[in-house]
Amino acid sequence: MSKKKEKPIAVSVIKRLPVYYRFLTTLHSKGVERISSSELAEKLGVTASQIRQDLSQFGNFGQRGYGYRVANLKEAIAKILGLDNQMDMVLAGAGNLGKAIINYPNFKRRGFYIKGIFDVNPELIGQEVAGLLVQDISLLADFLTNNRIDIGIITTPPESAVDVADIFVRGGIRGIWNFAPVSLNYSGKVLVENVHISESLLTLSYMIDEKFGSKS
Amino acid sequence: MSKKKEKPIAVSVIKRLPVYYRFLTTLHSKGVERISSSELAEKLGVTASQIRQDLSQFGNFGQRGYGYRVANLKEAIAKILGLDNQMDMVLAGAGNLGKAIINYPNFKRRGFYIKGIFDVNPELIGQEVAGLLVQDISLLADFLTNNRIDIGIITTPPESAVDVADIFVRGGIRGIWNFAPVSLNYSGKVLVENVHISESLLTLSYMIDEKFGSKS
DNA sequence: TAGATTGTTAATCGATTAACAATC
DNA sequence: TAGATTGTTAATCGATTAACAATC
Repeated sequence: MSKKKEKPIAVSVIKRLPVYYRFLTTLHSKGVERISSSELAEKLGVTASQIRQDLSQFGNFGQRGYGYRVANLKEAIAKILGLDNQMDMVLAGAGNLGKAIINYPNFKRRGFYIKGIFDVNPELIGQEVAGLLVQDISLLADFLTNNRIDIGIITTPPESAVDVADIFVRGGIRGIWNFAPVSLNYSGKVLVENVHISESLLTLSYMIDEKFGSKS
Repeated sequence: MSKKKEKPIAVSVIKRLPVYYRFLTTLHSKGVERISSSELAEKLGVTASQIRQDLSQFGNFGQRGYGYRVANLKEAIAKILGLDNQMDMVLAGAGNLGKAIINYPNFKRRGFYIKGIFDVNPELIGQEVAGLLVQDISLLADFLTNNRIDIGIITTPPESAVDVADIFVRGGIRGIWNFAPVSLNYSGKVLVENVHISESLLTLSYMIDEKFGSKS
C-alpha cells in the first residue's frame, strides 16, 4: 500500500529530513531526552521556523511549552523516510568508491541491503567484499530478473554508466543512486539521485576565490 | 587580487556551473562546435531560460541568432570557477573513500593538487597512494604550518572528523570538503562544503516509496 | 534580408522567515 | 498558574520561468 498522499511535500523539505535524523541519532546516543526547535536550529545552522515548518508537513511531533522528545522525533522521521522498510540494492563498479559505499556501516540498520556487486574487471570478479562475491557485469541483467531489486548503485567510470543504467531500468529497478559524472535522464520511469562528488569541489573552489580572493 | 565583486551571485547558480562545465567538456571532446541554450537545456533537463539567466550573471558568452561556441563557453566557465588557478589540498582519512577521491583523474587537469595524505591507521601510514606516502595524522598540524594549503578534505570516520577539522582551521586552511556525516560549523572563518553521501540515499528511498508505494 | 537565438526585464512561482495564537 | 514552545498563518524574500526586444 502506498502512503496517504495529502499534499506533495517539497523536495527541499525531504532533503533536510536526513540531516535532522542524523543529528537526532547523535543526540539520542548521548542520552539527550528533549530538544526545542531553536536548540536544534542553532546546532544545525538553520532557523527554528524552518524546522517547525518542515516537521509540521508530516504531523505534530512536539509538545507546546516543552519541545520534542528526541527518541520520538527520531523514530517519527525514520518512519517518514521509510527506514522501517527494507530496500534491496545492487552495486555496479567495485572500485574504491564502490567498496567505500558497500562498507558503509549503517545501511542494514536503516533497512538498506546490498544483494549483489558487479564489475567488469577480471581482477575484482570473484573477490569478496563485505561478505558478497563480486560478479561479472554480464550476469547483472539476469540477476535483476531473478531478484526484486529496488535501487541500483552506479560507481563505475563515466563511460559505462549509461549502459549500466539501461540494464538497471530494463531490469525493473525503481531508483538509481548515481555517482558517475554523467546526466541520466529517465524522466518518470525511474528515480535518479545523482551524487556528483567532484562538482561540489568546483563550487567550493569558486566560493574560496570569492571570499578570500584567488591566489594568482 | 580578488575578483571584481559586482553583485553577489546566488549559490544556486554557482552549483549549476559545474554541471554546465561537465557537459560542455563532453560536447567539446565529441567535436561539437556550437550549442543553443535550448539544446543544452534539453540535454540537462533544465529550462533554456535558466541557462541564459545563469550565464548572463557573468557576462555575454553567446551570439544572438547563433548560440554558444562550445569551446568558448567551456573556457569561460572554467575561468569563472577558477579552474585556471591552482588549489592545494590535503586529505585526512586514507580508507576506500579517501583513495577513491585521491585517484579522481581530473583533479590536476582542473588545478587541484593533493599535497599530503594523512591517517591514524598504522597499516596505512607509509603506504603509497597515487605517488604520495600516507603520513601519520599527528604530523598534519606541522605540515599545514610549513605548506600553504587551500583545501582540507575529510574522509575520516565521523568520530574524528571534528578534530581533523579543528586542525585544518588552526592550520589556516580556507575551505573544507567534508565527507564525514557530521555538521561542521565554522561560521565565517572557513568555508565548508558537505558531501553527505548517505543522506542522498535516504532522500531517494523516500521518493521511491512516494512514487511507487512502499513494499510493506 | 529573414530566421534564429541571445540577453534581460517583468511576472510567477515557491521556499523561507516572522509572528503569534494555541496550548502544554 | 506562568513560562515556554509548538503549530500554523501571513509576509517576505529569492529563484525560476515567460516573454520579447535586441541583434547576429
